[in-house]
Amino acid sequence: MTLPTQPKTIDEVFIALGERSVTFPKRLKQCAEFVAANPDRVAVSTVAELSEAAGVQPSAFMRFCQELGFSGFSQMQKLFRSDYSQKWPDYETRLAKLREHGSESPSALLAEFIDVGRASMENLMVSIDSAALQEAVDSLSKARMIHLVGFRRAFPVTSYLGYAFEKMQIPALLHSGLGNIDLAHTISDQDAVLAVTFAPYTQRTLQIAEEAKERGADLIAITDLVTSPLARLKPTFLLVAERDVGAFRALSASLSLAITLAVSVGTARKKI
Amino acid sequence: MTLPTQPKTIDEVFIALGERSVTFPKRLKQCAEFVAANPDRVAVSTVAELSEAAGVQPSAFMRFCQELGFSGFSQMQKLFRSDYSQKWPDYETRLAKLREHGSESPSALLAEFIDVGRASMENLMVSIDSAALQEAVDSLSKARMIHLVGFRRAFPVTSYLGYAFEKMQIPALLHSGLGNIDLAHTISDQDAVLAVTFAPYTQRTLQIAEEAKERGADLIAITDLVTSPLARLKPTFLLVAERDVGAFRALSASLSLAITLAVSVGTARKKI
DNA sequence: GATTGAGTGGAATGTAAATTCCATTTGAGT
DNA sequence: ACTCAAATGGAATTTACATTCCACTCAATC
Repeated sequence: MTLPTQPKTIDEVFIALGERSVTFPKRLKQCAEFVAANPDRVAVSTVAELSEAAGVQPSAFMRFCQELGFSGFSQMQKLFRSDYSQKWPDYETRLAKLREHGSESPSALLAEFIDVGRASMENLMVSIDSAALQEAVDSLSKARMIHLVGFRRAFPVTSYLGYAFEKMQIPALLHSGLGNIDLAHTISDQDAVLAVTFAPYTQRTLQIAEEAKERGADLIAITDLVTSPLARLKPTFLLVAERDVGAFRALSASLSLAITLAVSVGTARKKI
Repeated sequence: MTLPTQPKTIDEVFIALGERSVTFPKRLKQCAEFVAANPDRVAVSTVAELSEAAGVQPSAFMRFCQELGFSGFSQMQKLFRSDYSQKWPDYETRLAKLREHGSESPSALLAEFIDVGRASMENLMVSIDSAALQEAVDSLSKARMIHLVGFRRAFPVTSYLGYAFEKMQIPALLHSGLGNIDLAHTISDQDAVLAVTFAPYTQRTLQIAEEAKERGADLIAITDLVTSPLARLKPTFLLVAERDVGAFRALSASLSLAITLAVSVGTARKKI
């Protein structure tokens, strides 16, 4: 028998499967085929479940794992699980490690932010609630005035929306808090309020959102967690889970969502 | 205590989280926020791992699961695992499908922006001039005051930088053009000016950049083309080629670059 | 047709994890 | 400042799982 060295990546597993499965006896071949066809299930199932689904005994599955060079199923599952979490690596610790090793050149950091941004956008793509998005577009399209509310880290989002709406000649008011003048009293029941806030949530945004609800305006919320205080107000709810790098986030996903809203509203308005 | 009925879908879990987490005590709230932020991890981790990542004791995490109506962690994980397998038919294919079906719906447009954003970021990653980036960080680190200049579509970038520098207690001045008061006269030769502008270039940004040069301040430019008028001023030159969707761009790459600058300057300053 | 050894299934075992329980701490109300 | 209830942390217990072992089967070889 060849002495199988333990695979370090999923790809290595698949290569090994391709090469060796021809020489496997019947049951092991069954295992190989099943794993090849359902790699995702390996991460979340037990030996019992997998072996049953593959039509073999648990012990056969064990032998299969060992045949591939793993000490057992658990070790193999660990690999499949870590591959999954590569989609969402733990950036906090990764960044901490970068700091330790002192190799924190600006370009390395840029790579980090780009990576996080990409992951956030991919996640947004699969997790976005199309119905809610459409609802938001509808609300904003029929509103007499669009109020844009978002401070601190959310301000780039609202300010970009302010620019986009201005460019398309859509009436929108950017609440900036300038001069400590609160514009919440200008919200009417024919308006729509787009509130953007991320943890730690800005008090002022929440206040304005509440007032918007009281005044009977449509409320659309862009926020980062289902536990966001904005959720209590039952708004049209758009969730953007954006990962932090250290204390900051790239905002890529939030801005993509924002500009999508703006352009959609722009085209919707032209049709009317 | 209310007797919470056991959630049957992930969405129900999130709804419950949104409604109830406000009334949760500290530790349970931590759990709620962690799960809300990392739903994916729940499927592939143990109680011990999750509770550690959330910063609570395993037993607290158990109470959290029960509070949501599950008999324990295992039951909750089962739900997350079944959802996980459904999520796999995935980003690439979904994106492709959305694009085929014509860019009518908002989600199709979102796919478009995300794709463009990703391309821009990847492009930035390979095209970035590390030396120039390092030079920019050095300039900004030793500056007495950082002037942030960028209007219209570039304003989200500068305003985010303003936020980041404020948070890190680094002296930075956001030129907003507010009240038509020009702050260019406050630029001294010990300062650094970070000018951001994209075609069609804002006149005002160019003016301020020129004045900065005259006054002997360091000039760092973030712009989109080598033919940018800013290039004539021989600044530290950071190029971000961002692709448009229609008349708009997602700004993902520019913001990633900006936040990288901010964090790098933050760490560099701490070292001094 | 007997002999041997790889391949197999299922029961037995050990272990790592979830779960429960209880002593201690915290915080709100008097 | 004192009381009491709620929340918390950690140790004890139990469960559920991976893993191992061994008796049995079947096919190949002589």
